[in-house]
Amino acid sequence: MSNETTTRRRRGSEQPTLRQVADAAGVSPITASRALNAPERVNERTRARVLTAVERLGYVPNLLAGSLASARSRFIAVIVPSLANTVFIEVIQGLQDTFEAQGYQILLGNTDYDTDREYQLIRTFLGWSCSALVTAGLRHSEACRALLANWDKPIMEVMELGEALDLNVGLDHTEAGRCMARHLLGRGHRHILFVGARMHGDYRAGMRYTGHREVLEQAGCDAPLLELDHYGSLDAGAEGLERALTHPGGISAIHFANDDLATGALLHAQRRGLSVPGDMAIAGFNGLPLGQHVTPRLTTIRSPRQHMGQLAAEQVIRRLESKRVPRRQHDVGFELLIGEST
Amino acid sequence: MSNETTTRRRRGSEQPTLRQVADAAGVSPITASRALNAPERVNERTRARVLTAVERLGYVPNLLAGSLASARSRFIAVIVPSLANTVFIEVIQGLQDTFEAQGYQILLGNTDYDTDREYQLIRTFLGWSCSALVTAGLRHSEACRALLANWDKPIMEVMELGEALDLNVGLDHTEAGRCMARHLLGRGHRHILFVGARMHGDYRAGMRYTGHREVLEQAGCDAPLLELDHYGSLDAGAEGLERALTHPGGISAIHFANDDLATGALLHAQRRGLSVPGDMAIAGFNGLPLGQHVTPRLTTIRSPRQHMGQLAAEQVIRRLESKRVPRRQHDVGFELLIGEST
DNA sequence: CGCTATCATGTTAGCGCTACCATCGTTGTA
DNA sequence: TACAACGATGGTAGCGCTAACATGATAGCG
Repeated sequence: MSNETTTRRRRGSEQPTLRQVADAAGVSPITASRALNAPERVNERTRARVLTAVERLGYVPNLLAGSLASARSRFIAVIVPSLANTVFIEVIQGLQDTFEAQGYQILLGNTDYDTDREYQLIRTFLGWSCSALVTAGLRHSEACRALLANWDKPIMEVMELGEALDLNVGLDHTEAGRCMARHLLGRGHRHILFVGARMHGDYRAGMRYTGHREVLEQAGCDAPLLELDHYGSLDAGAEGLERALTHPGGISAIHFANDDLATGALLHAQRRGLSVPGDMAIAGFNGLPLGQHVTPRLTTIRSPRQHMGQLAAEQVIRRLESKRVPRRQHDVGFELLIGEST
Repeated sequence: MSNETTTRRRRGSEQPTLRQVADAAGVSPITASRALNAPERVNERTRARVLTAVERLGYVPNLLAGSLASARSRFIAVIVPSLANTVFIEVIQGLQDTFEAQGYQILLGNTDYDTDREYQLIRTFLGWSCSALVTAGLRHSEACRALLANWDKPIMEVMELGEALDLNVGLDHTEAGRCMARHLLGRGHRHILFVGARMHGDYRAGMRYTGHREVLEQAGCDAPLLELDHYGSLDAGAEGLERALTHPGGISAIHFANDDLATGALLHAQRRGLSVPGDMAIAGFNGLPLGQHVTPRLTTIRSPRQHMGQLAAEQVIRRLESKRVPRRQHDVGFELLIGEST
């Protein structure tokens, strides 16, 4: 005797639903729902029955349905320009640790330094009813800003400080550039080359250069800039060193846009038998472990990347929990690490 | 004159819905849906009207609702044990590039080398009606296997080859261990130390050690193992070198479990004024760029990580598109890179 | 000209869950 | 003893979308 109804059959997995759990536990679906999502709102004994039924049936909640019904998912959209750069990975780690501990799931998007791609990603992510958005950087396309203007969930911009859409956690890259330039001047250098790679994408390197130039010009020095187009950073650093050696006017120190470039140069100097800082002083940015393991140790600026992710996540969570957290900026600062390379 | 109905009001965002788009375009919701998701099933003119309405209203599809209704999301669950290790990042990049190009969204989970955590993540991900699951590695808890046994979507296990649940793309780590051991024997070494770090989590290093030991024992040599517990890999490598220098019986070569350790040792040898390979030969695994920039260049084994991710994604996509792709293994192989460090 | 094939569109009924309101005891308080 | 307050549970109605089936118009054929 079949119990097939004559109603239209619908796709639908074989997975047990909350209704079946509820039936098995002898309660209504809504009580079963509460037993799982708001334990304090049901009697302890009832809850135990529901949990037993869940276990026995191997029930897995359909989060799509739950999110649709409640109009909020526990997704956090995280958008970074690249995964190839350790810096973003560390920020993501900080975000992930903190968000996952609170039951949020990260939706990771990668723009490849393309603001149109960012717009597309954000559109998709809005479609998933994300609870919040975290993006690396303050630069967005107009379309993107328009899209976000009508969005009422928290937006967190990390990495640099500035005119933010909502929440903002980062550090002052211009000041970091000034800081290193001052250090190099203090070491007696007057002919300092700034070397970056693909700075159109990595515009924060451009901000550091701005600070660098400002300080050098105030001191009456030139601030030549060399921009490379390499993909492998270590190779680019090596090339940067070569080009500096033949730079018209002579160069005594290189301020690299990051530690990868700087380390590439340092290792290349070793191969070539050049003395650092005797023949050429070398400085970087980021404070990666690698730079502290080479000889001489790299002078660099350490940014608290993982901490930046954590702090950003904490701020977002606070905002999600208690409606009104003031729009605020958090400067996580940086630290000059003086090695023997300058 | 208000047009508020007296029906119960429900939460619900202010976002326009497909129904409003359909009204604006003068069609039924299903036609609007088709215009967006199956353009070929709708008259070109009608479609243009719908797209105009979408544009004008700033409509963003609610993907939760769509996925719930169709019982399939375009999510791909990707589970890795750690983000701190470049190796996984590169695999993720390969996956992401390929999947995103096909309109899939990656849900990234990080187990921290904990199989219980993996189980929890997979449970959650199943709740999102993922289209497929990609996990790093073949080792899972029993609970996890039980959960996946009743799951009818593609499962892809990457990194190593072996007894897989479904699809499998990776390389033979035991053979890689043998390969390096043979190389070191060929260089005349008879006292070779294998150095790994936290190998309980990084069990693939254990597989390489197994191959390494097999070859050495066949050659009548001991195969001592040193396992370190450091977090910073470069530091651990330095310590590995120190410990090898005082190892009872004498050691002439170190086979490190990865390039980070090996490079740490190499840089430490430089600082300490030791000759490599004269005082100690050093070998690694992974083929990271870093190892090729130090002097002497590191002997290592290069694994095609990004390619592994791409290939895995392609296989999954094929399976998703045309129901029956045979359960198959793909060996992506590896390549011995001989530097001057051995 | 009647018949089927094809295309474009519409109607209906959910997908599985939770918000909202209602109900029914059981207490505590005046 | 009456009444508010509260705690536990349930009924109903959607969340916004799409699968499945239905319909009507047009084309193609002998």
